[in-house]
Amino acid sequence: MVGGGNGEGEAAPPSKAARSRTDLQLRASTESVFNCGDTAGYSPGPMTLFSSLFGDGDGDEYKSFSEFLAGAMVDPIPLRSFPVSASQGQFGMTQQQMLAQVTAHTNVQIQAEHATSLTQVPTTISTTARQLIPLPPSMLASEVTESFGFSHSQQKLHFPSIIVDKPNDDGYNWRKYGQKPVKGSDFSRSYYKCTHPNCPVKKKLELSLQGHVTAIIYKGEHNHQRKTTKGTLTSTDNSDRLKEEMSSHSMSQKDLESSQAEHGSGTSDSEEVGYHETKVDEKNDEPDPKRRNTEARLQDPASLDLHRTVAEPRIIVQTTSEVDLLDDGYRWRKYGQKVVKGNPYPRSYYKCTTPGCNVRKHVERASTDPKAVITTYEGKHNHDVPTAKTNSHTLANKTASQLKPKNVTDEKHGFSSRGVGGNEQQPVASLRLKQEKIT
DNA sequence: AGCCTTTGACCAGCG
DNA sequence: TCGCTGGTCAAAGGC
Repeated sequence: MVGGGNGEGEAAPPSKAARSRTDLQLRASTESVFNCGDTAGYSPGPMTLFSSLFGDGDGDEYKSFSEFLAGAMVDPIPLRSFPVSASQGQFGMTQQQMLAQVTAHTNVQIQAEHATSLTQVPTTISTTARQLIPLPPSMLASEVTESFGFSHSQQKLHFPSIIVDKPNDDGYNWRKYGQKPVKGSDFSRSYYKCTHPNCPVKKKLELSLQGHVTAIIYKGEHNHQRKTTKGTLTSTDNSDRLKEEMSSHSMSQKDLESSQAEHGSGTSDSEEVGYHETKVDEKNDEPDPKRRNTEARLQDPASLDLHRTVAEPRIIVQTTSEVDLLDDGYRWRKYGQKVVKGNPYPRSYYKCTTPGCNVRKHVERASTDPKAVITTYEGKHNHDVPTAKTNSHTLANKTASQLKPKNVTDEKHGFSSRGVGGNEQQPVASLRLKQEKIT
């Protein structure tokens, strides 16, 4: 049992039995990815990349990584993005920021499309994309597939994507109050409440056993503003602008309404606040009929206040020495370590020691090569590099040297991923756009 | 000390 | 009534 935490929504590691299934599932997923018929221009996902670098398909590598994502990452959500081809654009607002705003403005529905106008991202600055696929409430995974004209296996590849750096850090504090396995799937669902007094908002987080976030469901409306230390927007700030901006990249409301009508939209007969959700189930094209019924029952177009999104893991892979990684200019406090089956080397977890900064770093050594280190940065430093330790010159050199091998790797696989270290933990495009939306 | 996660138990809705 | 399922509670323990 892993207790404690920062209240930002931690996910429990999967059970052993579950992890076994994860191995199979992940392998199948990887294979399907490569076997996808329409893969022109396709870039392998992080899992694929990871396996190609550190494993021969043996389940232990996957298992290790599943744990890495699902449990040990403490806050797994921020790591979940999916590298899509570099020609796909990204939005600069985090998924959670949008979610929060969408939550506050319940009838806003967003369908992010390929944003070719936003693709001017320096390739040296790694970028990742994340899926944000809010769709009509009754639109099931199979329907999504039909409507968008691609097979299920292609959804990850061609769905509109959007950057999310830390979806679970949406500016609110959450307390986990439950977790249950999702019947009929290998997913687990965690239940969170907003810790703000008298705030009724809840959210559900569905995780696959790989640690993928398959759905984030918000329910209710915050009756308070975001915490200011992390949040850059309040739940009601810039909402119109958001809608306006998103509309240019999104399915129109008319289209959505049309889709709703086409797929049916029930009226809530429950006192429970209605919600609007979209999900692309990675495994089941046909949701549980009972569940479908339940969800339909809760849909109330007049009070849509819940959103469901899909995301995929973001993984930063690089090969360097752990010493270099630890000495990236920031001060880190080690807060955890875990030994994973199949890997003789423990993985370590670090937090930035600067007060108010929630950046975390996770370092794992490859079982095959102790000098090969997988480092995952989570979040963005809200402060400068501590000057007492590292000057900008050395940091720049370090950053550049760390980026280089990773970019080579990324280019090899046809995509660019995020930079690591320093303040480059968020894509430049993301930061710029976010700033535009904030100001 | 306070807040958090974990997790088994419990409850309600539904067929 | 029974079984299944989703959602929630609350004790225990960690940080």
